[in-house]
Amino acid sequence: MPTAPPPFDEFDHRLLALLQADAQRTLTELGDTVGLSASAVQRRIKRYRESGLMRMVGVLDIAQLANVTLATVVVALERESARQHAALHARLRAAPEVQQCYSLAGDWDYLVILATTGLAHTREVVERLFDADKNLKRYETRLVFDVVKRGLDLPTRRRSRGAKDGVHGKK
Amino acid sequence: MPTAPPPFDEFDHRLLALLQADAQRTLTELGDTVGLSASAVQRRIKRYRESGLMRMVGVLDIAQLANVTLATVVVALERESARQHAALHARLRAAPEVQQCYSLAGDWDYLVILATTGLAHTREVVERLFDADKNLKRYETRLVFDVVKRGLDLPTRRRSRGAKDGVHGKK
DNA sequence: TATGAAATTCCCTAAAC
DNA sequence: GTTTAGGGAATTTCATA
Repeated sequence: MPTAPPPFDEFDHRLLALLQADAQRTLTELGDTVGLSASAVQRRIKRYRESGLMRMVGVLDIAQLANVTLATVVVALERESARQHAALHARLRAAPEVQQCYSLAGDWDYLVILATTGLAHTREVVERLFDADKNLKRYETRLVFDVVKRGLDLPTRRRSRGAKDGVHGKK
Repeated sequence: MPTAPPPFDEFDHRLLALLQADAQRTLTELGDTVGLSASAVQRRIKRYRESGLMRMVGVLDIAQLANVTLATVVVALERESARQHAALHARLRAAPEVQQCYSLAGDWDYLVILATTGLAHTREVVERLFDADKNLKRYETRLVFDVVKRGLDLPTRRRSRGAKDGVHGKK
């Protein structure tokens, strides 16, 4: 049984925000920014990593990578059996071209984002992953023209009511 | 004028793949894996970072973050003027809840992925970003039930023809 | 020009407080 | 949580192919 979920304090929120934006900074820099010693920062980050909460990855600038093609695919399954979903999940997770996959509420069951080395590659992958699947009712592919924003940042705070702009009148 | 685009060699491909998967490894580990000295690896990574090709970020495990809500929004603009697009881009980039945004080919102009602290927050953000925009023709919001796969990995190779499974008969 | 090995510096890490 | 001390990794230097 996993240990109880540790609540975040203000230091955690600020550190996690900083690290999501840039994991390159030194412990001293981070500590100076949030008002903590490097050791304290180190201990916290160690906890994040060992608990599996955070991992560090390299993110490439897609603008510097010619011949990279992004595409989105929305998918609807024929039958909603758990087995069919699990099989699809495994297939998508195993495919390196599948960058992201989300199950959705509503008329479409999944949104899939593909990252390939070109249009022909995209076509290959779509046919292999989706066209060949007999349990797929329908899918629609849309090519990505441009990337306006790209990241995986998540909010760590629980819920600040009235968090809209300009509501918090402090400082 | 920027310098000429540097082509990747086999070492670069393997290093970039490793770093996209896990940027935590030491230079020695990376070097042992790809068959290079720690110095050589360090120099390459330094180049990746200084050229802006790669940055390191922390990625949080969404499963450990209760009260995080993901949603997708597809958007169609009323008029296709460059000014309208630029304005929308700026607004989306500035919004912390907008995790990703792609411009699309086809009937929808944009796909937006939102990461908020709850349903109410999602609604707030959608209304602020999309409902208030008079140049928006139409948008559709879909909530994310589950995350099947999540990453930003990009392929670095140019194009290997016949890259389908089992075609390459070497080794 | 890019490499590997050695030398140096700096940062991360784990004490002790 | 901070300060301190130590080991280890990142970075630079240098000789080399």
